[in-house]
Amino acid sequence: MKNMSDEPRKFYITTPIYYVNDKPHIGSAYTTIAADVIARLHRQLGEDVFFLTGTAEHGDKIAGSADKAGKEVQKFVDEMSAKFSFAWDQLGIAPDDFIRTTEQRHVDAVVLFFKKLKESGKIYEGEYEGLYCVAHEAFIKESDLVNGLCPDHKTKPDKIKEKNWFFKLSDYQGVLIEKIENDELSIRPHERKNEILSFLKHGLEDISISRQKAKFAIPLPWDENQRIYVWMDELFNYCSAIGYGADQERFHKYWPADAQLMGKDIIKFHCVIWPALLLAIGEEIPKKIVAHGFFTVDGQKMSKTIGNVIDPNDWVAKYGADAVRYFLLREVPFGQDGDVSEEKLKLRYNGDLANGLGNLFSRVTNMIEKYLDGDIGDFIKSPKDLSAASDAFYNFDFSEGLVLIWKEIAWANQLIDRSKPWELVKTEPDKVKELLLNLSALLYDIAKKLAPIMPETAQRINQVLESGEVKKPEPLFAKID
RNA sequence: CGCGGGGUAGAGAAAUGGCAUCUCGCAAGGCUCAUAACCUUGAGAUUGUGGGUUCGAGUCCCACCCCCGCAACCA
Repeated sequence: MKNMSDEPRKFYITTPIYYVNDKPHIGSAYTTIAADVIARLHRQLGEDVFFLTGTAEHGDKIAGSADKAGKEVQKFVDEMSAKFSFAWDQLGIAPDDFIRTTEQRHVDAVVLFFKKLKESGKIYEGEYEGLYCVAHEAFIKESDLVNGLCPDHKTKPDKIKEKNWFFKLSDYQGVLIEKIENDELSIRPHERKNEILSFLKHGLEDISISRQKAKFAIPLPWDENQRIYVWMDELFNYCSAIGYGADQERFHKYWPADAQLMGKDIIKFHCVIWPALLLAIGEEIPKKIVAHGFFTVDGQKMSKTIGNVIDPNDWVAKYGADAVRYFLLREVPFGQDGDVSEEKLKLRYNGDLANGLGNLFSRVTNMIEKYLDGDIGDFIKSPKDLSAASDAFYNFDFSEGLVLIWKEIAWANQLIDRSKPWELVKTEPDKVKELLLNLSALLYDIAKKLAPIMPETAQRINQVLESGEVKKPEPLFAKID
């Protein structure tokens, strides 16, 4: 019954590429975990999934940081990028590719992208005028000035004019509004769609896409005095990674992206500038942009100056990857802002994971070992239908799906207490067997539904239940004080 | 009048205009298969403020107060 139309559906999902000026923190981990979960879910559904993440490595800030660290730029970005892939690996995140903007394959694709842009007639040479703070080595906004001086350096900025290349973003207002309104470009959650639409309706200004003063960036192919503005370079990673220009067959197999995940701070770049650039070079626009909220830590904004930035590696080392994945997706409804802390992680870990899922698994496997000699035979149908949980995950409603699964864990605990198998085993062992077979089937189903979020835990549950001779294992989650 | 989101027990969340629900925490009781785990019951909310519509408002309308993002060359 196989024919061409039976080929699995492709599913291309991306995270932003992270700026290597900083170490991975809990926010970038959140985006990447969510993308990994969606990728695993779609793989479970038999789709041909491509999951991309990576690092953004160009920019003066990077060059400056490398300088400060006394390192050669390329060596510096190599080290920083490795920190990201290490952190993701520790979190059980398994991308299909990890793109770095300093890789030749990316640089080549960006150069081609800019040549196409130039051919499109949508770019022109213009002048950018602004206030330049020499100490900052950057333009600063007039609204940031205090008494006409740079607030950080107390110096008067120079008013300078710089020749730049501009992109006619303003040409795309109408078409973008149309495509977003009819969900050809779907923006989630709904509030973000409204935000972008109202932004678009206020009108668009052209944007400069090159820089004269930039040091560590890709040179503009037709003007050696200018370098490509890093945002333009970075956005194109989504195309360069899947072979734009180098392997067109592969590129067209995966493009357009089915879902692009990110924090709410960068949706304007992705919902406005990015699709406009793609339209200019005649490529399709992404199907869906999904924005999530921001974390506060103990009610405070996460910041380096406050010193409350959470390194995901610390949490993983103490609680394990699955617990961190569970916590972040369970604690805050996806899309909204939320507060996290180790205190809250510990509550979820001990309450939901150790006392909830872990303890249920212990009591069930222990009774199977004791009362059934470890024999559960073939799996029967689960007494509960958990498809609503998978549906919720599919729609990025991670916390809701997890709530549904944990409702069934509570139901199972109640059922055991009401049935009193420890008494029943003396009089009606058949009923105990029926009870335990049902509970095994439920746990097996829970493991399956949970696998995208907690792959390691799901595997541990499966190993025990599929072993043929069930024995009570080590706790899934040892309590932590 | 810049744009958007939000304000519901101590904390966090949920509620097609129809008995305000759930989780954590707190209090009391029960159980012994289980990780001092699990189960039952209880206390705890004039749903930010003031008005309006309605038989009936957390929900719809108006005004106000407060919190959080964004405001494009900062990733």
